[in-house]
Amino acid sequence: MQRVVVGLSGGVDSSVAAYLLKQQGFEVVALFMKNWHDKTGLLKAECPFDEDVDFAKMVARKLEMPFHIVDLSEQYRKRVVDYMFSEYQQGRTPNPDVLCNREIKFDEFLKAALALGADFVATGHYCRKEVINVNGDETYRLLAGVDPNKDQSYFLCQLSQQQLAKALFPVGGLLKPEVREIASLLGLATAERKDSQGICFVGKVDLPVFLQQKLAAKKGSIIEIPTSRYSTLNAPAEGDFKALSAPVKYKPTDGKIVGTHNGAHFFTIGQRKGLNVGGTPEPLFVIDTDVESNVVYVGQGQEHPGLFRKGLLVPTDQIHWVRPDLQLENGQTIELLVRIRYRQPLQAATLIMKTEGLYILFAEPQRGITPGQFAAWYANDELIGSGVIL
RNA sequence: UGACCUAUGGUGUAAUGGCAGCACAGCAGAUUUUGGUUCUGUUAGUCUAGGUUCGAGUCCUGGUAGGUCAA
Repeated sequence: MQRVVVGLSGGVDSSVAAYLLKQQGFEVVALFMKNWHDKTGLLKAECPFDEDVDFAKMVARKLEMPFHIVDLSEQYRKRVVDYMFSEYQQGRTPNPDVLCNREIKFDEFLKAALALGADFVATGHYCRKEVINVNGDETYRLLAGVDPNKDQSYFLCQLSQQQLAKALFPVGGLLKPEVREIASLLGLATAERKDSQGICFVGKVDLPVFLQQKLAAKKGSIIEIPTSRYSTLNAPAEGDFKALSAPVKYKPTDGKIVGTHNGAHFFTIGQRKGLNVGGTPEPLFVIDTDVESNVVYVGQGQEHPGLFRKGLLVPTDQIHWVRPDLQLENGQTIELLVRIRYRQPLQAATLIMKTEGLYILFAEPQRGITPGQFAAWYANDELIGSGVIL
């Protein structure tokens, strides 16, 4: 009998995942990972961590499976939280949960599971895995979850073939309401628990407060860039994919000061709330931040041209292929589907591979292309690769 | 110094002498396993002292503050 270690989180998805694995005839071991203790910046005062363990324990008992706890706080801090601070410090906007999957759940946790004699690890992610044969090699496909509303393949966009080989996603073929129904039919304590939100393991935090543990607040200018700055004259030509993919750089003289902020690294492109600047007919959105000069650039209105870009670049060393066998060679071009944030509908795009990196040119201009975030490219519902946006 | 103009939530603005409204910001909730977005709800105001009037944000007088022009 094959042994599966399931990451029981105390939520409904992993609970049902554990149950389904048992149904499929696996020997299932529950392993709860404790990755965070700190409550700094936490929005809800109640301590969610202890509660999660309790729910996980209850589920393990109900499903009659051995229950273990592993503490990966140290690793989580080093490999996820430190990365977060470092990215924000450099003015980028990281995605800690993508890192959490690559570095913790499918690395540190996977190791812990293997130490327990696991053949596979399973999670409650809404995505699917498929095995195909490519030139005699077993090759794993990472597919979107069947529930279009919950598909979480994006968060797994940095997984490798080696990691995928050991992974199982039992709920990927189900809809969320079906998962809840199974849980409730089984009488699992987690059936009605609210879906988790915020940074995985950390929770919903007030980000500026959280970041101020490491990043100092310092006052700077908020500068509004008028629409008139964007003339059709200096717009890049349609075929100039390099220019279309380059971030626009603003200077303080391009606009006028409309307010002050507490640190440019606390803001991200596309952000509306928190600027504390009112009195404009339409809302202001962040269109760029400069942590060097500590300036936040904003534009007025949903349709401000500074909010939209036609393309982006993933530098060569940041390109990851979930399917290395489909890797593009220098000079190659392909039409695929791309998303630049969780739950974004897939966007038609052209991928162009060059020595400096992978250019992604969208059919439609994209709102809020943000350095530090991950772009993930798909062929239909299969995630092919991903990388950090420059 | 003289003349003129203006003063309404935190900000920008509405209101024939008749229930002070809108937008933005803020706050709260919903949505969301990143940041962000979006949706819903909500707090908060007539510069000051008098006067006219049944009734004043609105009309009159003084004060205060700001602005424009003149010198």
